[in-house]
Amino acid sequence: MIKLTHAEENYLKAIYQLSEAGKKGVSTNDISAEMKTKPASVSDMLRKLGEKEVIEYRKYYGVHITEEGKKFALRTIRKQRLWEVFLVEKLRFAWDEVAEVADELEHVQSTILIQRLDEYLGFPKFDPHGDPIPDEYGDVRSRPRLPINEIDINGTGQIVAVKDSSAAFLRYLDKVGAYIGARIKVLEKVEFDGSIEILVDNKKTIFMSKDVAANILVMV
Amino acid sequence: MIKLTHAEENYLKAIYQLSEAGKKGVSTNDISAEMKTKPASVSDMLRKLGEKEVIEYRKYYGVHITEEGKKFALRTIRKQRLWEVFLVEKLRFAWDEVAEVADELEHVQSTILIQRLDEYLGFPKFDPHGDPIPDEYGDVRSRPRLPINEIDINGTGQIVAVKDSSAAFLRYLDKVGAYIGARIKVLEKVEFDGSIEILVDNKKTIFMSKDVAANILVMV
DNA sequence: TTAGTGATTTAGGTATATCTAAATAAATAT
DNA sequence: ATATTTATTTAGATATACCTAAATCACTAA
Repeated sequence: MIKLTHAEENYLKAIYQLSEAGKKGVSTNDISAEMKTKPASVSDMLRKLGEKEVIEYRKYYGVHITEEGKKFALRTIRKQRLWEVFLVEKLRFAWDEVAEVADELEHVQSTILIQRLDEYLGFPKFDPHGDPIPDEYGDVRSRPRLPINEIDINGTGQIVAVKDSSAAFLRYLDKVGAYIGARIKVLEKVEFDGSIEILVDNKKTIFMSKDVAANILVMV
Repeated sequence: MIKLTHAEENYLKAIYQLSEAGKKGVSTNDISAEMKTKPASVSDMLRKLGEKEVIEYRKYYGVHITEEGKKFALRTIRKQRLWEVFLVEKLRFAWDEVAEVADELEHVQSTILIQRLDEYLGFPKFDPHGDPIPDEYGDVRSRPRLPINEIDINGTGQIVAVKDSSAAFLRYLDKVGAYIGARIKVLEKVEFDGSIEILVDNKKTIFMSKDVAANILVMV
């Protein structure tokens, strides 16, 4: 049976997520940026992951994740997201505070721990950022969703995720009163600059730039 | 500020616990047995811990933990025991299944995580094995407790801890119906071999050898 | 009081995960 | 078509945490 170290798990998760985002091969530099390590370290790691056959690695031509690799990556993502739900729902963490801690918790090795945690949390299907939690078999059920700026005037929906989940952006959202789960209605779209006015939970109106709107995903 | 690696934390915890048990210097061999590593590896680690001044290390003469070292050890023990409470009370782990998982969880670095976990669990003072949980400042309030074989006939009490917390022993206790929290009464003590008959929760009588009785601690 | 035994340390090796600096391959621009 | 730039890899270094084998220290028993 293949075993991965913590570092290998982290690299593989990053490769999987970069693949999903771009739907093609992932470059050494991309991974280096994502992992905040030097490209030289990435080359080293790619060689190791290639030997373990969780990625397909052709020198100088980037990597593709294998089916086996996807399983490992999805298992790590499942753990990460379940811990994020735990931190937010049970320990009252703010949704922009969970990433660092969840990144440590996700490496705890215990299948039964994750099963029990899942059960304890009521088998959640989405994490606090609205991202889907893969099930035990790696199946992911994603929701159809649109960025706010693509919703028609008077269209309604529920905020389910954000594209940019940087701490700064999440704090901004909290500040203006937008949060995962909020029900929104698009009131007005300004032709000139694409900025948008929305109604949150039928009581508060928020005005946001097109850039912000494009980063907030809504289930319609 | 001093920082310890996971391995250093584990060694320091072991050294602290061996010190408390024996109230004197701890030998390389003792640590090697406790940590299941070779004496040569222990020597290596003692040099490092000595340099970080969490232990006082004189070659060939064993080690003593420093005040600074105690703080670190107690912090690790606090985390370990809080996670054990979580695993047993919230995730329905059996009390003999928690050690391995808690040993991984205890190394997650986040002060706020432990504060929140403590609060979420209702500030427990004892772990599932009845061992006291140090508070944020490293203070430990232990309960007065006696092994069953030192209780007089007709004496009563509540099981609060076990000395030998090996998985095999814990399973044995579960099997005969003894558990942490059980109220007991000593019914009879056989002179010949020191074996003892006790009444558990006013409904079930258990017969146990002197050796078993000596391993079960009762708050009187 | 010294030889032997057991405990402990040192020396040197493996594996992981990072780095910097140098070398080299691929992509781009003139 | 070649020179330049950028991306990537290799080589060699550091730090952690283990190991085995050999050397050395401390204690004890005759």
